[in-house]
This record gives sequence, structure tokens and C-alpha cells, in this order.
Amino acid sequence: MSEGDRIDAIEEPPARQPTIYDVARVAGVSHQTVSRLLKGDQGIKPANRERVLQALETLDYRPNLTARSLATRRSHRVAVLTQELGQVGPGKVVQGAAEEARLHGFVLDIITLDVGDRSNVEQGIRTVNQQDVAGILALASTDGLRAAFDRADFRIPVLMGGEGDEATGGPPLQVSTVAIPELVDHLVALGHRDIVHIAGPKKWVAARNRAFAFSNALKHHGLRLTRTVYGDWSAASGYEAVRSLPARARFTAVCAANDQMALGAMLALQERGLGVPTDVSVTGIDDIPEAAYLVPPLTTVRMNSEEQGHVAFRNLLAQINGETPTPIMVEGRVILRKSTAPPALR
Amino acid sequence: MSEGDRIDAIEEPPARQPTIYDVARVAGVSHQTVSRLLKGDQGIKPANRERVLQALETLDYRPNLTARSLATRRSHRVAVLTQELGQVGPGKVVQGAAEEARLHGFVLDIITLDVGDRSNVEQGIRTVNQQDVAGILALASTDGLRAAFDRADFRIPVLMGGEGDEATGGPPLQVSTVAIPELVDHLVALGHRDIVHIAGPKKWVAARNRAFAFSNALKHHGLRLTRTVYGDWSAASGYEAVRSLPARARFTAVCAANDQMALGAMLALQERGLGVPTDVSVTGIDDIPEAAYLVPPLTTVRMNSEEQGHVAFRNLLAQINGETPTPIMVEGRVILRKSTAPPALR
DNA sequence: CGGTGGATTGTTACCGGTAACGAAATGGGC
DNA sequence: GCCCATTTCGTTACCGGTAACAATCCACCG
Repeated sequence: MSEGDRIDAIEEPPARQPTIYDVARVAGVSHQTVSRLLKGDQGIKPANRERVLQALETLDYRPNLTARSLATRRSHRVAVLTQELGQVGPGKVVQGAAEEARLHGFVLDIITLDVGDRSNVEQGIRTVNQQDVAGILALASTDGLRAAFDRADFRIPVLMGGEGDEATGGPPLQVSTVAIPELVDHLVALGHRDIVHIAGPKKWVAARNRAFAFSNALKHHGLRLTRTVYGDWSAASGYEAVRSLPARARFTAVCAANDQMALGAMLALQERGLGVPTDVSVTGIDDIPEAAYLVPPLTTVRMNSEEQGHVAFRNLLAQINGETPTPIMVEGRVILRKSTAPPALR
Repeated sequence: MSEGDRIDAIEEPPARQPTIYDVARVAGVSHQTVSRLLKGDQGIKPANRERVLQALETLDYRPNLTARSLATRRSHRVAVLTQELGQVGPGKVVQGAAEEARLHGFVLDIITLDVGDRSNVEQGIRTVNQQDVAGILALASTDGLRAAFDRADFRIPVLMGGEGDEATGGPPLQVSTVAIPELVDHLVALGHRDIVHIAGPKKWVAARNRAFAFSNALKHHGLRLTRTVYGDWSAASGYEAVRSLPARARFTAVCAANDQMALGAMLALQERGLGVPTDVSVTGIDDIPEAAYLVPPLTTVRMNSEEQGHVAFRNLLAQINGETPTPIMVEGRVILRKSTAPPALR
């Protein structure tokens, strides 16, 4: 045995991952047979299949994805363009997309950009162009980004945002704003008639969709938004939005297009001496984890951002594979908390 | 010319990215010369260099990173293990790391895991093991994860968390808790003597560090924490933490280990009839974007998470390249807002 | 029992780079 | 002008897979 050991020691190849050639040698077949089995081909004799499987097992073989990519000339990398990851929504969407990507053997190349800054956007696009990516997931769907993409003229599949443009009748919806009517029903049922909407930036598709959904839902009750103010999704902008309202403005509810703005709005309202919900009801959208613990806990719409990420990636993958993506609705759900109540009598 | 045109048209290769061979042909040199120039070698005659540069330009050459990876046998992929991305802190850290990664031609493979769930962690590690990654960035630094990593016995560089373990005298700090003493000074100067700490989970290195920093800072004033309660970083747990305090408990300040828990704590305090900051002062850590717009705006410590991500990746890269990483401090900064005030007289 | 055709399997080339080494060109000293 | 040490450049092999095609096997038929 000591002899054998010595030979083993000498023959011991440099520690390195086993390849299909190693597997083939051990199994006594050609590397191609191994490759075929790995690919899931059927035409392999049971005896051989068994031996290859065995060899795969004993060598603890793991495919070299780099080599595979090179040979197939297919990249398994997808660029994700997103706004600040520090935000809850985008963060969750990316998380969902990342999970889905890994499931399909892809990696995400995350590129965050400041959507407002045109040169920053161009820079991001240039970066993407230099990588070899199989597709692009643009999670921050704004007009500016769309325009930049049009200019860039990518040859690879691009999936813009998670939402179709309801307001302008764009491509089919992937993310539904279906819960917003429900939220409006709730407010109207409570007795609210004068509702202010704090919308996201006009250039954001999601902002337009949400604003559209609100005014549409109100229309069903024969009402309309008393006023729409525009923010930039941040708590700061929600705060400023309320402060920008004239002191004489009459309204009993404020519906913000996301929770952060709702949060800022609540602070501004309270600074103005208006109690939430006693004087004014406030609602958000997204249901960030903190929403339940704000003062008061916020009525909002849970958006299931993670699922959005999954869906978005799957759709992109379908495009990459030359299939036509099937638009899938991701439903929202109204979460009632204490920031909404019947308006004060007056 | 028309003859030439026709030939051109016929010879037109299938649309595909130019390779170094194409560049070499156009420049009239061997592909190796191109490769050398690309690598930054010096020994190339100016005339040739010029022609290659020219060819590179006209063909709009872009290196195929896959082929390069295969040839060099070096992966340019780094796995990032992180807690929920939906949280602000982790999200920003990942964002910073992603930026730094791209700068060095790397991509991040983001794997989110539930640190508390052991099987989930093992699963994540198995996933990593199947990929060929150059290194691992474990941003969620817990004892459980460390143990799992020890068991996994990776052959590749691993960078655990962004913080060294101050409390147990671990490896050198990369992220400083240096601002916490300042925060404590502030509270003590206001007159607070009875301070409750809502800590993160004991198994988190960051939680230990922060708790340690608080008690240490108090020691300098001859004081100690009146009480420490443990949460799980979530707003919900901050809320429960305060509710778990006995009704007769005497304290004038609550310092949470992050902003979310501070937020939950504020709600619970107010439900208990205690005003913030009139009866009890509250502080957080992280300075999430919402902190300034809570009711009341939260005094906290800004942690510069994005920079943390940059530093973490750079250090990992150093390890990958066989260098010894230099621990770099990322400093925090106290942000004073309205949630802290002198304690009520009694 | 030879022929035939589909099922299996093996051989060779290729993906687009880098590494190693040898060949050619250059330049300086005598 | 010749020789030799350096530069500079080109050739060939290789990374670990997949693709295309050729070769072999085998069962079944006439």
C-alpha cells in the first residue's frame, strides 16, 4: 500500500476542480457523453449513464460556468439598473430578481443610478454596454431612462420597470395598481370627499400609474382629486408637499404614492396642528416594514415587491430566450391601520 | 469601388463582437501583440502600438470577459451573503459594494438569507459552493453564519461583515462605532442617568459592538446601562422591547441599536402615555432616510453604509489578490434631532 | 447471415482570450 | 561588418465546456 500511496502522491494532480474530462476518464467514456448527460439528453445507455452518474458523484463535479458561457456564446449576466438600493421597495425588487436569477443560473450586475441626472444615466448605460450582458432589467422606469435607452439602441432584450404605463395606455401591466380603488373605496366609505394626492415625479411611470388609479377610482364615486402635489418619493418631499398646501386648503385625507411621502406628510400635518387621523387621514403605498410602527400606524397598500422582482426577471428571461413574455399581475393588498378614520364633523 | 463593395458585402462576417484576432488582422499584427497591448505591456513598438490602437478604435473592440476568465482561471464574481435587502442599511452596503465591484471588473452574486434559519444558511452556502466565485462577502455577520462558514471550509477568501468584534476582542475594526460615545455624551450632558438600551440580537457582531460601545461610553461617566433589552433589528421588536419593560421601570432615555427599533420603541412609549422627548428621549443608529421625518424626528448616528460597502469590497479584493487588507475605519456621525431633550424634572 | 437504419458514442474543431516559448528584428560594442 | 544580448513579435498550446459530424453498435429484416 505504501507503494501505491507514493504513486498516488506523485500522480496527485494539482488541486483543481474536476472537469468533464476527469469525469469521463473515471467513467470510462468520452467527455461528450458526460456533456450530453449533463445537458439532460436521453440517448444514453443505462449502464453508461450509471457509471457517469457515479463518477460525477465521487469526483463531486461542478460545471465551469465560464467555459460553458464561452462555448455557448451566451452570457448569463443580467444588468439591473435601479434607483438607490437604500430604499425598501427597490431593495426588495432586486432581492426577488436576484433569487430568480440564481435559480436560472444567472447573476445580476447591479448598477445604481440617479435617474434624475442625465449624465449619470448615460454613464450607467455606457457601463452596461461594455459588459457582456444577456439582458437589461431597468427597474427605475422613467421617461428619461426610456429616452436614453432608445438612444442607446441595445441589441439585447430590455425590460423596463415592472409596470406598464396605464395612464398613457402603454404595454400590458405587469404590476397591478388594482388595490388602489379599494383604498379609495375605504376612504369614501369613511366619509372623505376632499382628497389630496401626493404623487411621485411625473416622469416616473409608476407615479403616473398610481395617480391615474387614484383619480380613476374617485371618478367611480363621482368625485375627483381635490388637488395633486408632486414629490420625489422621499419623506422630505412628502413633508414639503403638505407645507406647500395653502393654509386655507380644505381636505380631509392625504393619499401619498408611497409610504415615505406619507410619513413626511404626517409630520408636516402635525406641525400644522392637524391630527392624524382625527383631522386628516393619511395613506401610503408599499407597506414598508416600518409602516405599522409609525405614529400613527399607516394605512397603506402592500405591494409584494419581492414577487415583482421574480416576475420581472422571469419575463426578461423569456425575452432572452426568444419567447414572448406573459404579463403577470402582481396584486397589491390594502392594509388598514390607524392613520385613516372618518373625517371630523364640521 | 463597386467591385470592392461587393466583396465586402460577401465577406461581411455574421454580426458579432470583434475579437482580438479581428483587431490583429486589421492592424496587421499577431493577436498576441493585441493581447499584450490590452494587458498594458510596454514592449511594443510605437508604430505597431499606434496601428493596434487605431484598429481597436475603428472596430470598437470590447474584451470578452468570459474568455478572459476561462483563460486566466480567475473568476470575477463575488458572492454577497446578506440579510434582507429590503432594509436600508444592508441595501446601501450592497450598493456601495456593487459600485466598487464594477470598478474592478467584478460582479456581485447576491444571495439573501435568513440568518436565523440554520437550514437556510446551509442552503445559501451550498449555493455559493456551486458557483465559481473568487470570494465571499458575508455582510450579515452573526455567530451562526461564522460557524457555518467554519464548517464549510471555503478555499476562497471570505470577508465577514463590516465590523470586527470589539466586544470579544476580535479582528481589527473596519467599521467604527466611534460615534456612540459622542451620543452618550450628549445624553448625559442633557441630564440623563437612567438609560435603557435596545440591542440587536446577541448573535450579531454588530449588535454586540454597539451594546459594548454604549456600556463602555457610560462607564466613562461612571454610569451603566439601567437595562438592556434585546430585539431583532425590526421596528416590531423595538415596540415589543418597550412593552416588555415593567411598568415601574425608571428610565429617561432609550437608545436603540438601530433606527427601526427606535421607531417601534417610540410608538410603544407613546402608547404607554410617555411623551418623546418630554418624558423619555429616544435615539437610533443608522440614520435611515425616514429618521428626520418621524414624529418626533429621530436623533441618531449616521453610519455611511455605502462607504462601508466600498471598503468591504476593497478589502475582499485585496485578499483575493493575496494582499493583506488594511482595516479602514468608516466613521459615524451623531445627528441631533428632536427625539432627545433634557429629562423631565421630578 | 449480410444489409440496413436508428441509437449511441467518439473525434475533432471551436468559443476568445492568456501563457510559454521560440523566432525575428534591433542595436551596440568591437 | 560581425556577433551577441535585448527587444519585439509570432506560434502553438491550453482553459473547460459545446457543436457538428463521423464512427460504431445493435436489433431486426429479408
